[in-house]
Amino acid sequence: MAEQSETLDAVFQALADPTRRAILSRLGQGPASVGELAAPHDMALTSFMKHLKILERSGWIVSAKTGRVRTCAIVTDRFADVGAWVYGHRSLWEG
Amino acid sequence: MAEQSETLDAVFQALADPTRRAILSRLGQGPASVGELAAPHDMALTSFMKHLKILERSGWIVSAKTGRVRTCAIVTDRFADVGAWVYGHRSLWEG
DNA sequence: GGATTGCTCAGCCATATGGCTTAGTATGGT
DNA sequence: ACCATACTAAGCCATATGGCTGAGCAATCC
Repeated sequence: MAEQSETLDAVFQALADPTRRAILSRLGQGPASVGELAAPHDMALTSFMKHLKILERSGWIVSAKTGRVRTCAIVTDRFADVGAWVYGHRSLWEG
Repeated sequence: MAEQSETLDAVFQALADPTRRAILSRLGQGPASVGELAAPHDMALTSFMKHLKILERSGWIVSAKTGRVRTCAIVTDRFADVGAWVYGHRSLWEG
């Protein structure tokens, strides 16, 4: 945690799209290639790639290329960032 | 909770800006007028109002006008929405 | 009544987002 | 060698975002 405002902007921005939240849910079950991730989404691959770039830029995922396949994996730290922000306002929804 | 994708988009989108997160933190301490909320932010009032509109549209705040003063208050349900999303992926950051 | 306060409305501007297409590169299979 | 696969790169388009200015309007104060 201990994230700066700028980073938190990107972390939340990344979550503000259903495609990207779906990608994260999928990656929660384990790493996957770009093609595997894209398959369920009715969208041009280049459009889909932009979402992956946003997720990677914001630190939600990491990826590495092996041969011609790029494999993506989720970075769980970001959940802690979001959780920390919510927890920081716990007095509002507890008492 | 039990939010739809479209709503969740707006909930997260609203958090993707430091001004808006600051507003929510301030409102966490109790209701405030538009002027009180705007004071700490070095920004034209009309620009600031757009942030309030986004927060209201996304369900993070409610507001009502009495005389010429509009008073804003936070809606704590939204914290539950965010918390529910994070909690839905708890297996990733617990084990 | 007139001035001040506290918003509110309309619209301009630069940049970002989220989709698309078309074309290109590099790897792996036969 | 050739072809298919899996991305990748470049750029177009419509709309949204986040800032601004200038003008207005209703409520309160003196």
